[in-house]
Amino acid sequence: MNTAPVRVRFAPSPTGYLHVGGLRTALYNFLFARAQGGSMVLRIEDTDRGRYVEGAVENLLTTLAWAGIDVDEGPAQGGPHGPYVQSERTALYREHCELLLGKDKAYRCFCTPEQLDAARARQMAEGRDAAYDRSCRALGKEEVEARLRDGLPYTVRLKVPLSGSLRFDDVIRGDITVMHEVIDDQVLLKSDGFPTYHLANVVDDHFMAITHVIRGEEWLPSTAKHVLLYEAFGWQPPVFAHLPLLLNADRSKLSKRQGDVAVEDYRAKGFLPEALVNFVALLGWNPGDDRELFTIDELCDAFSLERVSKAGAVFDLEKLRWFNAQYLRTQPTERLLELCGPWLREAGIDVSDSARTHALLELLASYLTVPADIAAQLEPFAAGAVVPEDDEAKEALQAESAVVVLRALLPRLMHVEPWSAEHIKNMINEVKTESGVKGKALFMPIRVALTGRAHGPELGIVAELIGREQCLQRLRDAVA
RNA sequence: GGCGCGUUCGUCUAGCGGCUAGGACGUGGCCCUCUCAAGGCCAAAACACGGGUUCGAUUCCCGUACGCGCUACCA
Repeated sequence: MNTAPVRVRFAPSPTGYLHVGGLRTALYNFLFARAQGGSMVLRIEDTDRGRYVEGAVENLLTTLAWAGIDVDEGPAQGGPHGPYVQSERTALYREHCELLLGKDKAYRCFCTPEQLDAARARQMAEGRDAAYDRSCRALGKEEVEARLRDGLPYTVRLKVPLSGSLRFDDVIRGDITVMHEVIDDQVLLKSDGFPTYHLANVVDDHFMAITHVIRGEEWLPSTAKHVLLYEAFGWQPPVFAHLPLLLNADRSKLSKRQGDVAVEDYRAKGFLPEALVNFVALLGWNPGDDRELFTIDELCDAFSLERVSKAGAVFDLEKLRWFNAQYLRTQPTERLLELCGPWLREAGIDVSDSARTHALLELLASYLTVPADIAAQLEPFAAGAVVPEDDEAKEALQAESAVVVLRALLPRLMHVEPWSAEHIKNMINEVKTESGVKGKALFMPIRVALTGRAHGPELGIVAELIGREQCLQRLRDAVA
C-alpha cells in the first residue's frame, strides 16, 4: 500500500489554448489533491517542438488561474522537483535511455521515417496490422556500432516482451489485461534527441514522485507501455485513473467545428469561472446526492475518484448556460457591473450615474444567461425614441382604449412628485379609476409606449429608470 | 482490420439482486403577475439486445449489436 503523500500532476502540451476537456482533467487532479491533502504539479510537455505554439504556456497559466485551479508546483512557482518544462529535462531522458539500453530493455532503431511509412503502407495493403517489424531489434552489437560510427540517425525503442501479458489496475475501470504481442516496440527517444511522451511521462512522474496519474481515457491503451517502462526501470508505478471523454452532441470526442472547445472562448463570452467549473465538474462525476450547485471549495470536499463514471459525457451547452444564469443571478451588483460593463457603455447607458446603473442591473439580472444578454434588455432604457418591436406590441397600442389611457397618464406623469416607481404606479391607478380600463388593457399600452415591448419587468420601476423626460416624450410620440 | 474501453429518460446522472427506476437541464402545462424573466407545482420522457446465474435481475456472468478511443520519431 502506498502511504506517501498524494501528488498529482496536470501535464498539458503547449499547443495553443486550454481545451475544456483539459480543464476538467486539471480540475479533477486539483480536486483530488485537495480532497486528499496532497499537492498538484503542473508540467509542460513540450517535447514536440514542431507543435509548440508561442505564448501557449502563458495562456495556460492565466486560464487555470482564472478557473481557480491553483497548482502547488510548476513553471511559474517552481518547486523541489523542477524544472517543470520537459524541454529543459532532456539530459535526464537521454540518461535513462542509456540505462534501458544497458539493461537490454531497449534498442537502437536505424529505420528512417520513409522506410517505416513504406512498411506500414505495405502491411495495410496486405490487410495486416500495421506494426513495426522489429528489424533493428535483431541487429548485432558490431552492426549497431558500425552504424553509429557512420553517424546514422537513430531512435531508441522499447523492447517489448514477445509473449505473455501484463495487467494493471485502473481506479475507474478496474483490472485491465493486455497481451504483450499487441504492444508495439514504442519509440522512446526520437532521432532529434527529444523523448516521446511515453518516456518523458514515466521518467518525470517517477522523479516528481507522482502517486496518482489522472488523465483522459485516450491514454488508456498506451498505459500498458508505461507499465512496461516502470518495470524496466524497476520503479513502482503510480495509481492510474483514466477519465471518461468529453463528447460532442454526436458522441465523438469533443472537438472544434462542433462548437467552442477553448476555455478562453467561454471566458470571452462572459461565462463565469464558477459556472464553467461547476458544470465541467459534473461531467463524469457526481456527489452521490442531489446537489448541483457547488463552489470549487465544496467540490474539493465532496470529490472522490470512486464516484467518477466510466462512460463519456456530452458537453451540453444548454446546461452550461443554466449554470451561468444561476451564478449570474446571485452575483453582487458590483460584480455584475464589472461583467456587464462593456455592454452598458455600448448601449449608451450613463454608467457614471451609479445609483441608476445599479438599479438597472438588479432589475435585469434575472433576464441574463450571459452578460451579453444585457444589451438587448437595456435598449428601452437608453435615450431616444422607441418603436413597437413586433406585432404583439403594435396591437397593444392599437387597442381602442390605448389612446385614452395614454392621454390620461401623460399630464399626471408630467407633475408627479417625486419621480419614483411608487408614485408612478399611483398615477397609473388614478388612470384606472378615471378610465375604467384595467389589467392588461391598462398596462400594455403604457408598457409598449414606454419601452416598445410587450414584455418586461415591473412597469413602475421601468418607468422610473427610463426617466421622466424620456417617458413623457415617448407618451407624446405614442398618442401623436 | 486489431486491441482497449463503454452502453439507465434527447442530455448530465442516481441506482451497487426485490424501487411506482430518483434528481437536474431542456420540453409542455398550471400557479404567481399588467406582461415577460425569475420562482413554485405538475407532466411526458430511460434500464441496447439475447442467453445464462438466481425464488427474483437495471444491478452478477457470457455473447451480440452499437458507440467511442488507440493503433506516429503527436501528445
